[in-house]
Amino acid sequence: MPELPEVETIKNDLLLEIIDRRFTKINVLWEKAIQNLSAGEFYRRLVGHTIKDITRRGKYLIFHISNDAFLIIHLRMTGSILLKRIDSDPDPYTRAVFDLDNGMQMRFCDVRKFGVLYLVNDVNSVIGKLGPEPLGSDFNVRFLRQQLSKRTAPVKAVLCDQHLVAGIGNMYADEILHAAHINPLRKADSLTDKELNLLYKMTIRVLESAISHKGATVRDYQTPSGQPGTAQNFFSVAHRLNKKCPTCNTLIKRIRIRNRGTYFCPHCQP
DNA sequence: CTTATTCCCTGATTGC
DNA sequence: TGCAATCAGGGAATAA
Repeated sequence: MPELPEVETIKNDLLLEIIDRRFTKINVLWEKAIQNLSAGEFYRRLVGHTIKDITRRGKYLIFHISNDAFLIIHLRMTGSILLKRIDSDPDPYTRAVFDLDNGMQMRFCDVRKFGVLYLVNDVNSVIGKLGPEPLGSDFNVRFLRQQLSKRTAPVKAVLCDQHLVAGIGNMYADEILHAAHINPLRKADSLTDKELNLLYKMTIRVLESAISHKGATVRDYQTPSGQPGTAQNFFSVAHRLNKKCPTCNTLIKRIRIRNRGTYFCPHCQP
């Protein structure tokens, strides 16, 4: 499940390969993936135009197109972006194919069809309500304290709220809370200043560490060039039910918060 | 405004 | 072994 570190890795991988490449042909196989226009209009407004830049905001990938449009992709649960030669074997679950003018294809694949595409002129129509980037200067302890102090929901649920801070999802929220020694069920407004400081620092440390490992491959995530990430090898709790906590050897437990599986160490996160 | 629940979707896993 | 039921979960929609 691509979260901020995975999308950042995908973006960095694509930047090396497809800047200034032009779309020569597009084939949309799952039309419902396009959120705001028809497949025909999507084709007409992209083919012949060039990718000038690729950026990331939260879990969204943003392609800056030469006609001042933005192709925005959210991979949701199982989406992936693959770069292959046009003549290479097709990939399973391909939902949209973008032919480029250098003989390569950018393929949007997604087993569960949750991933979405937008083509817009105003990026804020899609990402306008996102909270700050956790690795940007707008995200700091004061901001975190102010936001959490008005929320009574479990801190795990609030950390995953994209309106509060953008890009943290289920598995990195679990890792961040473990690193900060905070139980995921704690009410967000109950954290002490000491805990808020640690939560802030660990948010940055966990995300930067995961980016340095090119994201986590827990199911089928891979970079566009086909490399798996290795961040999962350094996880303390996420997807480690009944395995030992690396700091205290206690067995990792799994509970449900807001219908999402939540992993934590009962000893480190009392 | 908030929090809680349901839905979308399909491969993998569980249960009888 | 076989087939149905359940699970996984990001974010939108809906309910309260």
